[in-house]
Amino acid sequence: MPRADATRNRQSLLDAASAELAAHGLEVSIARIAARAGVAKGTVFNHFPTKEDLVAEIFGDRVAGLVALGEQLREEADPESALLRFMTAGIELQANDRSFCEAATAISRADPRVRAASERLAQVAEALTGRARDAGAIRADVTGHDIVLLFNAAVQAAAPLGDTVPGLWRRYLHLIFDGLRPECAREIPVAAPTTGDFTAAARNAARPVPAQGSEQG
Amino acid sequence: MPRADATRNRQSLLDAASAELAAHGLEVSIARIAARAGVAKGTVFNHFPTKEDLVAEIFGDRVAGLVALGEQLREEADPESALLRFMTAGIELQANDRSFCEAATAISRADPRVRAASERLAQVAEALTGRARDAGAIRADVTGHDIVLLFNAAVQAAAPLGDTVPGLWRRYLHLIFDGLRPECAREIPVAAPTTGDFTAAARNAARPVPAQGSEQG
DNA sequence: ACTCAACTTGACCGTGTGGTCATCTTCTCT
DNA sequence: AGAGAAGATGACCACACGGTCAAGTTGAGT
Repeated sequence: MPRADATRNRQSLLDAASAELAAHGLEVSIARIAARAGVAKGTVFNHFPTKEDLVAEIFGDRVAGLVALGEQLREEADPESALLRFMTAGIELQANDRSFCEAATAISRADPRVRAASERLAQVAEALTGRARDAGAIRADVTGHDIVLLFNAAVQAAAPLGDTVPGLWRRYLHLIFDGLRPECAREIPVAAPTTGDFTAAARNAARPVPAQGSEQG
Repeated sequence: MPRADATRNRQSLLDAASAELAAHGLEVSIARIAARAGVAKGTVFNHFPTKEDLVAEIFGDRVAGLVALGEQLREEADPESALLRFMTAGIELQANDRSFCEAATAISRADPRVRAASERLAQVAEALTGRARDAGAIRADVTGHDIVLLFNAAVQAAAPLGDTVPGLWRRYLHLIFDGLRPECAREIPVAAPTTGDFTAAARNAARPVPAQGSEQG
């Protein structure tokens, strides 16, 4: 059983880290997070062995929250609006958190908690997508993996403008969603990514500097 | 008139920086670039006052190249394929260059050369988009700014998988492009960004740490 | 109140960064 | 060939980072 101040500090740290990561992205310093939590830098490392570990904890929670929403939406009556709401939530999560996309690609792919959460996210996305597909709401050649990847698309389309136009990502979500409809589907030249691709990408992301020696040409 | 070795070194530096930025993104060190160019670190600062300046030079060139292609495509017979080729080129540029998106949002928005190039890019995008719109190839509510922003979208959708699926961005380009067609247009809840929004965003990007003091609340 | 383990602290370390500058080298002009 | 300026060089600086740890503080059980 941990001491009372220890649990309190741990929670403060998680809150502070969450806010700082959202505001400034992955590159926030541990010192900043500690300052915001009102503790010394050393305390951070008492609770989390490395910065990566702290980030993984927070990132895992975020993804888990999205998964929970997805599970709820599977019971929704209208598959199309369920999928749209799922995408909205996923994009909103990233739009309000500068660290999210970076974390998704860079760090924490190696962390088992994050890996597990990501897998569950893929599953629920696949379920929601399948339901929408069966209902004829979206085209046949779009998969759950596509949907998750398109979160990034809408967020990053709006990203260059920052907070200048607050809900701009909604514009691109709808634009992209219109492209998912069966009635305007044209042939796509590249197949959807598979689970194997994702695990391969995670393996590559795990090694810190990719292909360092093979580029001097 | 500069000395012969100076011009040679300058070119080596631009080449090296271009390659290193593409391979590793904005965070490559000056030391790495210098090493690749075969010069000492100090030489870099003889030619470019700051790292930001070096990046702006390269980034400006890239954008200018895209503008040049856009100008050519304005003469193209088919407005739809012209727009698609423009988007393909813009996305490919980013897909092959890790620094591109970062540079677009972060640094160099303050640099006058980059600002000028971006403005010309917006203009040619608007022209190509207008032509496609008039030809009925794309929906009426999509602007040139949308098109440029959607470059990011396709690139970033494919980004999490890295090089695992080489041409994956083509998949999302086509998916997004299908959403631009008039026949599947639904109402979009947010208006297109205006030029004013862009300049405001550039102003915000100019200050290095945004709103440092207003968040401790 | 006393004790002691659990916890916090902040000085400290190694490393890497962008940038500077006195010194030396090398190109170019006569 | 000689001179002088233009340019290359790498040791150096200040700083920021993630992470460590001996010493000090504090919560909890008695």
